[in-house]
Amino acid sequence: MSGGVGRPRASGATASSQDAKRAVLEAAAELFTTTGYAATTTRAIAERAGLRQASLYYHFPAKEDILCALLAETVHPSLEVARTLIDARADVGVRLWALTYSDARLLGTARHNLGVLYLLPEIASPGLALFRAERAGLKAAYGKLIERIPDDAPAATRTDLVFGLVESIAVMRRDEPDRDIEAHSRHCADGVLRLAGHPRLADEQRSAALSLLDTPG
Amino acid sequence: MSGGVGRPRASGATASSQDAKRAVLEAAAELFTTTGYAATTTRAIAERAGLRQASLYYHFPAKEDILCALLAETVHPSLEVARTLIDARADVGVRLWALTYSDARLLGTARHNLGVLYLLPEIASPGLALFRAERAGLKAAYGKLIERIPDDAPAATRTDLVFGLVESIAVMRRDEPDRDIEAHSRHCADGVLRLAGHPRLADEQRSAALSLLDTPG
DNA sequence: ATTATCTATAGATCTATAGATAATGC
DNA sequence: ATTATCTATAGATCTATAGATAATGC
Repeated sequence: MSGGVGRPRASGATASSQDAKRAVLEAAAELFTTTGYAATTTRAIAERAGLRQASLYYHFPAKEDILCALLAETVHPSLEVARTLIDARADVGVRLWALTYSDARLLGTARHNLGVLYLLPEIASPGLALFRAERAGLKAAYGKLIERIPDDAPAATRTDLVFGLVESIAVMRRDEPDRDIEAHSRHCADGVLRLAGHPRLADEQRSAALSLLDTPG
Repeated sequence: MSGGVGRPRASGATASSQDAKRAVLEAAAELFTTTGYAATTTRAIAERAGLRQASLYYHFPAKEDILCALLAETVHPSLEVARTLIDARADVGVRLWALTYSDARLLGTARHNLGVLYLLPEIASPGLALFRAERAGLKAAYGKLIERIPDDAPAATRTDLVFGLVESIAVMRRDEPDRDIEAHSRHCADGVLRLAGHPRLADEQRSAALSLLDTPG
C-alpha cells in the first residue's frame, strides 16, 4: 500500500516512478501544444504533474528531453503504420489512402493536439535531429507511394503538397476543435489522392484500405 | 546631414525614426521566424536592429506589438488580393487558382518566412484577435469560391483542406528552403483546384488567372 | 521644446544543480 | 542501500520603466 519507494510528494499524491514520468509527459503535452515550448516553464509542467519543479530532473535530464520524448511518441505510431503499408499487397492508391487516413486519425484523435509540436520553431534544435530524421522517413514513405502514381507534376512536388496537407490537420484542429475527426480524416485521405493525381477510390477499395489498418504487424 | 533629430545611437548608425521602426520589424521578422516569439529576446531584436534594448519601447509599447505589426503586414496583401478576386469577372476556378497562386508566392517569396508566424502558439493571445479575424476573413474568401464548385465533400471541409494546404507552404519553405517557389506556387494552385473538386485549368485559363493578378485595384 | 535615443535597474522570473530527506528493500 | 522526492538557491536571464542626454527645430 501507500506510496511506494522514495520520498513522498509534497502534494500528497501517491504514484510510482513510471506514473510520475507519464504524468510529466501528459502535463507537458497539454502545455507545449497550447502555449508552446519556450513559453512553458518547467514549474508549470511540474505543478500540473503534481510534483516540484526540481523533481522533473530526476526523470528527464533537461527540458528539451521532455519535448523529445513527446515527439518520439507521436511519430513512432505513424512510422509503424507506414512501414507496414509500404510492403502491403494492395493497390498503391489504396495504400496511400490508408496511410493518410491513419495519420489524420492519429493527429486528430490523440488526447492532445500533438501534431502542432511539429510546427514549433524549436524542432530545429540539434537535440531533436533524431525526430527530424524520423519525420523525414515518414515523408519518404508518402513519396514512395506517390512516385508510383503517374502525373504531370513531379512526384517530389506532389509529396510536399500531400505531406503539408496531412500535417495541416494539426492547425485545423487548433482553429476548429469541434470538427468531426472521422469524417475529416476520410475527406483528407480522399483529398490526398486527388493531390497525388490518383483517381477516386471505389467504395470497396476504401473498405480494403480500412481493413489494411485493422491487421497490425 | 548627420543623424537627424534625437540622441545619436550608441552603435553610431544614423537613421530616422521610420527607419528605426523598419529595422526593428526586419530584425524581429528574422528572429521570430527562425527562433520563435517566446525564445526571441527583446535584446536580440534590438542588437540586430542596431539600437539598445530599451529603445525598442520608444517605437512599440510592448514586445507583442512587434509581432502584431508583422502579422498585419503579412496578411494585409493577401486580403487585398482576395477582395479584388472575389468580385472579379472570371470563372470561379480561374479566381481560385489566382488567389492560391498569389498567396503561395507571397508566402514563398517574402524576405523572411513570415507564414510560419501563423503557426506560432502565441497567435492565440488576446492581443492578436484582430489578426486572427483577418486571417479568418482570408479563409472565408477561399470558402466563398469553393462553395460554388460542386463536389461530394462539403464546402467547409474542402475549405479547411485548401487553406491548410496553402499555409503549409510555410512549413515546406522551412524544411526545404531551396525549392523553386514559382514552380511550386503553380503546382500548389493546381493542387488546390484538385482538392476543391474543380477540373484542371486549360493553359489559357491559367494565363487569364495570372493577368487577373497583374491589374491591381 | 521636441525627438529619439541612452544608461541603469527594478522586479520577476527561469533552468538546473546541490544536498537533504523520507519512504521502501534487503 | 536505493529510490524518488523535497528544499534551497546559484546564476543567468528577461521585460519594461525611470530618468538622463544629445541631437534638431523653433
